[in-house]
Amino acid sequence: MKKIDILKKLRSSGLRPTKQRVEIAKFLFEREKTFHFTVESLNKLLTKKSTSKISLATIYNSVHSFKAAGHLSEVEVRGNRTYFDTNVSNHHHFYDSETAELIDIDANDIIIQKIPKAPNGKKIKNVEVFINLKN
Amino acid sequence: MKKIDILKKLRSSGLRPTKQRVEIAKFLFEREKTFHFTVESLNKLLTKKSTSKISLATIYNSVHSFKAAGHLSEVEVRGNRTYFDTNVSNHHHFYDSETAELIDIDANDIIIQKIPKAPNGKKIKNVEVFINLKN
DNA sequence: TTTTCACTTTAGAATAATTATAAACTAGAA
DNA sequence: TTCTAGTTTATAATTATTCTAAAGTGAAAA
Repeated sequence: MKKIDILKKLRSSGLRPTKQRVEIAKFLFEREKTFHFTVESLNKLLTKKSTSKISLATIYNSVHSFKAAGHLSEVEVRGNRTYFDTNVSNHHHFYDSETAELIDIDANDIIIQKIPKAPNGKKIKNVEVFINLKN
Repeated sequence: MKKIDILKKLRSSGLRPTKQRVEIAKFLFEREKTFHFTVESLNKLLTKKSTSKISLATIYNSVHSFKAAGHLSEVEVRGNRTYFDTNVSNHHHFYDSETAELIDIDANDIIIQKIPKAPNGKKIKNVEVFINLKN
């Protein structure tokens, strides 16, 4: 993605293309392959790469703005809490973000027909399915 | 599960059945249905239910001990970080807890044949599959 | 039964991730 | 150029969790 497109992308989603946002957006979107990151890792990478320091709060703000605009998706939040489950057997979950509630799904109620091979040198430990709910 | 079994459960996994552990274990395991909780919610419930106050640190310790003994399973951690993804299309993930790394899986590489109905009044927003990896 | 001590519990400090605050800054319309 | 709503920033606050070190306690041994 070229700089002009970055500007368009920002403007078209109502985000003023500030120096910081453009810099972050270029870093994120000027690449071929999917990129996974946490705010922390992004902050480190940007600090390393660029001369001008962008504050951590701005990185949080920008990432959330990009997400709100649909340019980033968030993987796994569960309200940022760690849930425990008295059911120790292999099973799956509904997750209701309205109520922050987990509901069990019996392993037999989900059948996965096709599954990719694990990356080189790795094995599959287990498969967890989350069905996210809405009202 | 009866009190005698609670004591057995603790002892057989090398956990001394202290007053606090027994109280927590009774609360967790003397029930028919699966129970989901966070440390915070468990703390609140225990505070409400019981007369003697158990410290939050003890609840953390106990829950982790129960987990280590296989009496509880933990749902979703991702190293307690929130990951973002530049891939906003619907897709799935490998998660490598060794390296805390997420790897994309194309939506077409996983086929789910059978899926349960959403609970009453709820709809399915999306389905996320996590394939957890080991070495 | 009493003694002993490794295992536990506890309050409170420390850490880590994230969000809030409020003052200074700035893109871009007028 | 001026003006202002939208942004950035340092820092404080918040939240979840872990650490620490002192006090407490099961239960094995005497």
